[in-house]
Amino acid sequence: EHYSYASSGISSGLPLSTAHPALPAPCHDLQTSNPVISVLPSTGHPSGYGGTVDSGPAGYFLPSGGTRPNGAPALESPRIEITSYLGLHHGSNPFFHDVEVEDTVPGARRAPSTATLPLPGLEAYRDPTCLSPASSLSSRSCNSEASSYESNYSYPYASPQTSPWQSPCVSPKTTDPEDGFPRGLGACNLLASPRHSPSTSPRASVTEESWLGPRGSRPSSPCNKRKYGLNGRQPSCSPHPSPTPSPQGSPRVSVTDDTWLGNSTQYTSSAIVAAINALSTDSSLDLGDGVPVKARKTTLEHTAAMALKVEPASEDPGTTPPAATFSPEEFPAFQHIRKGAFCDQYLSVPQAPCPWVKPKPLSPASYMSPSLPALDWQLPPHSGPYELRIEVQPKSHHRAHYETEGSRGAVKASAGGHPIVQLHGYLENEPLTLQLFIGTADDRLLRPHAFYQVHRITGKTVSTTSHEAILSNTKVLEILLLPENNMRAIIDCAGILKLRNSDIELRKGETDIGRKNTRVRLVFRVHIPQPGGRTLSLQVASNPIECSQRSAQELPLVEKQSTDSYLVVGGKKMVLSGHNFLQDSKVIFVEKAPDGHHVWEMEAKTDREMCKPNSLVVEIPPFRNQRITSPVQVNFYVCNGKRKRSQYQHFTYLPANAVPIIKTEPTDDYEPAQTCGPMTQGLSPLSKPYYSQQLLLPPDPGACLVAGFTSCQQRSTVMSPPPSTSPKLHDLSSATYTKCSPSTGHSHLGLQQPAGGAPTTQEVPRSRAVPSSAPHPSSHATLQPQ
DNA sequence: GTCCTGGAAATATAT
DNA sequence: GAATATATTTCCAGG
Repeated sequence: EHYSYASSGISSGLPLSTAHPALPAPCHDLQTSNPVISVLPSTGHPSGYGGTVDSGPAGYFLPSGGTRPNGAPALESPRIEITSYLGLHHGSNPFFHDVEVEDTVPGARRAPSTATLPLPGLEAYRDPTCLSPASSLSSRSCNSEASSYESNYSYPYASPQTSPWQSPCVSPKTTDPEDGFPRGLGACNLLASPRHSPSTSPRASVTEESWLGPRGSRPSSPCNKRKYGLNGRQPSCSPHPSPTPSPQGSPRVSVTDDTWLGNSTQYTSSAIVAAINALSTDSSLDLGDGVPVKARKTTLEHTAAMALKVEPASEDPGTTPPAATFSPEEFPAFQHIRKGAFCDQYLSVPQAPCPWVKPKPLSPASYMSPSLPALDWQLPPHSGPYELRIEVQPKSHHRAHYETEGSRGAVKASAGGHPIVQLHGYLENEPLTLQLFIGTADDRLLRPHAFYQVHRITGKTVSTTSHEAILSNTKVLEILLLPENNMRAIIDCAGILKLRNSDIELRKGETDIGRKNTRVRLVFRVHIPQPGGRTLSLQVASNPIECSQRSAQELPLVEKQSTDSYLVVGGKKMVLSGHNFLQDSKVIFVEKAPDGHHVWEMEAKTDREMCKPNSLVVEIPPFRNQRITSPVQVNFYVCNGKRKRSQYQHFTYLPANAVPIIKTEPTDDYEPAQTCGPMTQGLSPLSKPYYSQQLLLPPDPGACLVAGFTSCQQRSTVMSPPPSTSPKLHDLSSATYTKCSPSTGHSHLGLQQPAGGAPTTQEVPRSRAVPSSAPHPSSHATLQPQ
């Protein structure tokens, strides 16, 4: 119900969970675990996955009729290459160049052999821990997250959507370490293979890079890292293995078919579930449409990678330690196999007393039960007496670092110092865990950002200790909120890591594109235990942060606007605060129809003399329709030239004779209006943590409508990209908007929905109107969601 | 020696 | 398909 709007936007024939990425499960109550999925038999029932979890993806992964020996449904897509590969390895040939051959033997399957394959020369493999001499430990860890984070080091707790992972039956952890070890090795070998499809993958195979000579100094893709480990620049056997698993699955090390085959008999069902979960979590239904061609061609890798998820997921949630750090030094027994992220992932979590196995002293993690909401769930910033608030917002710019770079430090606050987060209303003496992850900053529902990960910063300059964990593909930083500190934390331990677009876009199920998708938000969560064993989860997201060096230097950015609304007659001066304003900067007001088309555009007059790099004075232009009877929300942006435009800002035109008093929804949901009347509330995403607070999902499931409203609000206020230009981002269609509008009946709708919305009326007032057909960089349309 | 940073070259992708 | 414009990723140098 929370996401009812989505169904209309995608396909009436598909289940909600399939239709919308933000809907991990059909429906959920934050206070209750999802029984539907968690009760699925570990062996897995195709019908169960398809019908209960996600019929779309399920169908994709579960060919009809296909089953494995254990009764589990067969997964076909990825298997082919693996087989041959396995055979090669089985013959104790560890070198990657063999991979080139695997394609020639597509039908073979020798799964079982995988588990007992001898460990080949690990050095021959690209060591994910040796990404670059400059890579920090944390960065390196992300190198191959594909599976790493989903592996043994993942947190056991999961959202309803991941509940299947909890099934004890599918948990590899249940196996004896001795048993799991060899399997892990096999998987490692296979997984270590950077690519199994030389013919289709844009990335060079190991052979190419490692054995045929070094490539150019600037490999485009994923492959380049491997070269370090193989060309001598960096030892393949890193003495400093990544301390933390990488959250993002890197196609380069994704599990191969071999892997799958090798473990299929044991993990089939869980793998399927994991795959399904991955899809549902990731975002949109990926059946081919809307996915970049390049993403499809490596489908195999992705599918396999998802299978890998099973490993971690299968761990017993009740016994798995929350820690995500795995240090070979601390676990010498497995050091020798630490040649690739997957190795770690396939190893059974040792029973030995490892630091990361020990429960936290304060055990705030104890609240992280399987029923905790998934990271892409929209949660309210406050509920009852509690409120999670960002006291100090981060700077609008923070250049993220790549894995090949060293850390670029922690995110800072605009006024110096660092962001500060505080939980208000909590009077208990028990500390809580504050979770932090990097979320999206586009106009869709907040969700973990696929191209960025939080990066843990440590050192003498960091006062706040933190801990890394991996949750469903997302690295999460955990920080303690201590009563003695008034449940307040200085976030000086969080940096931002950029994952290569080529890596992420190739992940199966990933529908977002990385290009120009460089804005993120810091998302904070806290889980407050409630009487009766329930848990209250709150979440708040920061203002958007531009993470691209180039964008930060060139793109104009509006952080604040002195006015959020004004009468249709216009004429009032509005001061914009931000960055990269030029005297030649233009401010364009735009009204968009529900379908995203521009109904009206007008360039506002700017005061060049008053223009400063950080401020711009603009005169609000008169609205096209002077006779509106209800507020109309439009957008405006600052333009420094072709393709150098700021994000859309919200602005509301009020009826000429209107009294600027309009009922607003839960005003306490937003920060006090900074400028104008009530209308301003929640209308300026950049000046206020609007997005982070848009969806109110109080423990009481009754607030579903609010969610629907919010989503509509977002969409109605932002131009939707043409389907042809941005298939990935187009899932938020006008249809969706239309559908939700009537269902919400929210007073805000009036503000969001352009009056008349119909593009037919072209009543252009005195000022010169920019033709709707005016050249708009298609690229811009593509980036709308940003 | 490592971490941070700013800058920019090299490379990739889009127009 | 070439040329050009833009965006991304890697590398370098200095504090």
